[in-house]
Amino acid sequence: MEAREFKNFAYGHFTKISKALSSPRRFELLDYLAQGPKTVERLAKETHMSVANTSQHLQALREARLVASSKVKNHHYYELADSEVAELLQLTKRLAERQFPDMGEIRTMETTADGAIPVMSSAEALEEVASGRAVLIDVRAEDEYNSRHLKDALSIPLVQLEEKLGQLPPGKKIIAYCRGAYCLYASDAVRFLRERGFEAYRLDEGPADSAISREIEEEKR
Amino acid sequence: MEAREFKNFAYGHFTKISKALSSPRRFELLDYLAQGPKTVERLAKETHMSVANTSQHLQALREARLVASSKVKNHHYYELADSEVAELLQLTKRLAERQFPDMGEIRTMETTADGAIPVMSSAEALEEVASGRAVLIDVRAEDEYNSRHLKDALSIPLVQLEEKLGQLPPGKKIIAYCRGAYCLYASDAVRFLRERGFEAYRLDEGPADSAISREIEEEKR
DNA sequence: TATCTATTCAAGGTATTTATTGAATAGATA
DNA sequence: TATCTATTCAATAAATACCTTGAATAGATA
Repeated sequence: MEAREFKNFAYGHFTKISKALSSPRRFELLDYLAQGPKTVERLAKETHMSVANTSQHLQALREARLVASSKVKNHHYYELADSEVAELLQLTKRLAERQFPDMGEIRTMETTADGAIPVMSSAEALEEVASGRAVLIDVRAEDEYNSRHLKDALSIPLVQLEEKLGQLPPGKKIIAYCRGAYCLYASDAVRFLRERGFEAYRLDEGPADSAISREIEEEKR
Repeated sequence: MEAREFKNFAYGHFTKISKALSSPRRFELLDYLAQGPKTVERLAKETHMSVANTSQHLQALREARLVASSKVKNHHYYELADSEVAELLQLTKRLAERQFPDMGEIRTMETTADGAIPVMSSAEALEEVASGRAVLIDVRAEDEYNSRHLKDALSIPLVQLEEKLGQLPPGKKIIAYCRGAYCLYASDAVRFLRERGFEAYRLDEGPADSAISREIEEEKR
């Protein structure tokens, strides 16, 4: 194998990975898949894409070996092919936040905008929950909670928030989280809770995110 | 800001990073830049690209904030914008090696091919060097050695190997390294040395690579 | 000032990527 | 078997990325 040929082979393979990650739609799909396995249909609904388009992107991701699929009845379940894929997503996000100033701001932007959503850092949340002054709620869908969630978090999917208000201890702070800083469910939950008198905050991360959330300790089941 | 708009903003920024990484040429450029700052001209020569094309790719990398440039006289020096960029490169490579079987093989392929190049793992090299049974030589260009190299390594650029043969202790094993597993200088060096009776090996990594090489300890100056 | 060198810019044709649409497949249910 | 549903395939048009070429800039040297 000649030198040039060797390099093309090597760099061609490396860039299969980044090429697959280079479409916003596909990045979003992976972000959802970091929450746990999902069907094509479900992904299409969550990302507001057509099923055909979703499927096509998933093919691309599978060819780059970023996702794997399995078949149960006539549903195809897709999931991340390797835990390092989640790391890659995280590292890319962190780099973008560091290098693009307006990107970094967005994490706290909701705080300053009109109809402010107070954001709590993971470090602070850890203390508040440990001392019993706050409870943590996971407002993602139930299966996402089941596939992985933060320790001591209650599962209260956003759509069920109203009916499950009784489960929330009055007087304590409520810290809501969803997929991460770029998912809006937790903000919706905080807004809803504040309108009803709760001292609610949104967490700045999700369970698939960085090192700090490891300290809040995840449970996998 | 609407939900859709917010997502487009966020994912659009994330994918600027991966889009920049998604061209084999640009990935190669970054790989060279991980060895230290370089001018456009030098990069063009090393990658065998036209200067205009190199410059254009560097623009793309700069827009994605993966590289930064500074001006000295009428030379523009480019370098990685953040240490996390090097991590991103590494993680991508590691993932490709794990997920593509033929990719993983290539690291040791030279061992099995005709005119075999024996490869030594970093772990083994660490022992051999520590016990004094082997010496480590860095066959990259001198400025790359100066910008960062493995501990106790001698700088012997490939082009000077013949004239510096006298610096090599006879009887000891010689372990050569260059940019990493996908750079061919070290292999050329090993072939050359074996023809002259040395027991030579190539290291499976380079100074910008993974955790194991940290144990061989890097020096930065 | 004129000239040289390193770098960037601009224009082009070709190739690749994208989302949409409608048809095809294949397993489950009746 | 016929029918339904979930998923993939195939074809298209629009948009984008790629490398080449030749010109333009701007700093250094004479």
